[in-house]
This record gives sequence, C-alpha cells and structure tokens, in this order.
Amino acid sequence: MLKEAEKTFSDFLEKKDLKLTSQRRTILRVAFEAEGHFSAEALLSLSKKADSTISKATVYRTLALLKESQILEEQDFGDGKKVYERAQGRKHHDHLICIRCGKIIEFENEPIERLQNAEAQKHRFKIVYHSLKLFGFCNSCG
Amino acid sequence: MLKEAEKTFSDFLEKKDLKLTSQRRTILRVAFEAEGHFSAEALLSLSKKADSTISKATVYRTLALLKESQILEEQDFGDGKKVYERAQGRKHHDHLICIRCGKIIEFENEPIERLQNAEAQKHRFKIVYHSLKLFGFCNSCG
DNA sequence: CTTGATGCAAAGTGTTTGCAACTTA
DNA sequence: TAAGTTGCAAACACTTTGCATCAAG
Repeated sequence: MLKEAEKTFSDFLEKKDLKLTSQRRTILRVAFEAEGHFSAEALLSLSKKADSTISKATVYRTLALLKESQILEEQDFGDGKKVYERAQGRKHHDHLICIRCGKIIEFENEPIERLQNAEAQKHRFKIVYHSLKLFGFCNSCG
Repeated sequence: MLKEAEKTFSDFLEKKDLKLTSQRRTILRVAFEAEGHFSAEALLSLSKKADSTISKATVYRTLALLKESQILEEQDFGDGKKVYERAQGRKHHDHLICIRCGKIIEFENEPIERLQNAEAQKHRFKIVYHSLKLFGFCNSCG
C-alpha cells in the first residue's frame, strides 16, 4: 500500500520535474501510518516526530502535491477545518458526520452514484468528482 | 418573501431576547435583494451602500444569526470561501459546480434524497441536513 | 434604564509566500 | 552544478473578539 503510493508519488514528481526529497518521503509515510482523517497540523506534529526539522511550510507544500497526485483526498466536514484521508487504493466513499460527537461513518452507495450521473447528464455536465455528506446524529447521539 | 423572512427573523430574535436593530434589518433586506450566492465581503459592501456605518463585525455577527434562524444557508463550493444563499421559502436543492468557469447549477432530486435516507437508516443515523456537490465541467466548458 | 448591539481596531485561525541556504538529480 | 526545496518568519485572507459607546425594548 505504502510502496504503491511511493511509486505513484515518485512517478508524479518525476513527470513534473520535481524532486523526491527526504522530507517528502517522510511526510508520505507518516500520512499513510495515520489512521482515518487527519489535519495538516496533526500531520505536521507526526512528521516532526520522525524528522524534527520538518516545517509547517513543507507539510503544506507536500500536502498540495499529495492531493494533486490523488494519493490523498481533502475533506471538509463542516467545521471549516480541512482534513485529509488516504485515497489511493481505496474505493470512493461518502460520509455520515455526527454533529454532536464528530464521529465519521463511511459508506458506499452505487445507486446514488448512478442517479448523480443521470442528473449530471440532464444538464450536459461532466462530473469529475463529487462530495456527499450527510450531517446528523449517530446511533449513540441520536 | 422578504416580509416572511423579516417575520421569521424578528420571531427568532425575540425568542432569544435579542434585539432587532436597524443594522440587522438592513442586512437582511440586502441579503434578500442579492441574487444567488454571495460572500460575507459582498454582503458587507452592499450593506454599506444602504447604511455606510455598518461594519464588518456586524455583518459577520448578523450572518451567524441568519444562518441559525435558517433564513440563509452557508455553502462552500470547494474554493475554501464561504458563500451564502437564501434558504427560507426555497426548496432544498443541491449543486453542480463547474471547476473551470465557476458556474453553479442547482438541482432537486428526490430519488437521491430517498436513497440517502435509506443509507442513513442502515447506520441508525438521523440526518439533520446534507450537502451534495457534483464538481466537473459544465456544458460550455466540457 | 437595563441589557444587548455596534464600530473600531486588534487578535485569531489556518494557510501561503519571499528569501537565503541547501539538496537532489 | 543547475534547478528545485527547505526552514524561517513575515504576510495573508478571513473571521472573531474586547471594549467603550450607543440604542432597543
């Protein structure tokens, strides 16, 4: 999984004449070890544990590259803060977000995707990506 | 439409022992005159035309109240900037967003909503609100 | 008149950028 | 060794807040 992402990342960088630095390598690995969704700030502090010289600026710059290469995906769960999650090698999914405890539940729903495509066609619109978030109360908070 | 919103707003304020000031009245009216989606900044500059003494702080504070009273709805179309649109008296709708020209197309799709509810039930989750955004290329940009 | 509201400017957030020193290919 | 990268701190854009003054109920 990580190996795969490292390959994707180095190919991506090479194609753009960018360099695979030790910081970028470290940040990618740390992002892969992180479970679920993490913020830029969290990624910075985890990365610093692996290499204390890594700076905020480098984390943000690397995050942009990881997003662009589709290794990570950016999410905003409504609190205005951006979080990231692994995208490469995972199926597309959408989210249920508990507005009381913050719990995130992932789901896949093909019929919804099909209806989205049909809706887009109606408007002669080509979907590149989408975001579906259902906010409310989870099982334990309802 | 505006009359209705004014009623909603004054009821809302009264219930919370807040005051209906001339600034709040002005900002609500200006928000209703604005077409489509507008930013806090745009609302400020439009409000200043009606009453030049209205400050940024008051616009933000009023926007929070208009959101809370569900007269306005907040949207983020992916560029990180928040925009607002009238909610009261309008049907719920979702958005197609052109990532080239920025065009926003609104749509309603009941079957999708039903599938969302079914999905939520599967997780014993109570949906309070949701957000579905389809990003891609519109008719003219495709 | 009491309590909440306002404008201002200052302080916060989260993110980006300019730059000199440093790595990678 | 040329071109991209880094850390740092300053700059940014947007939003929020403290406070003295003002206005609604």
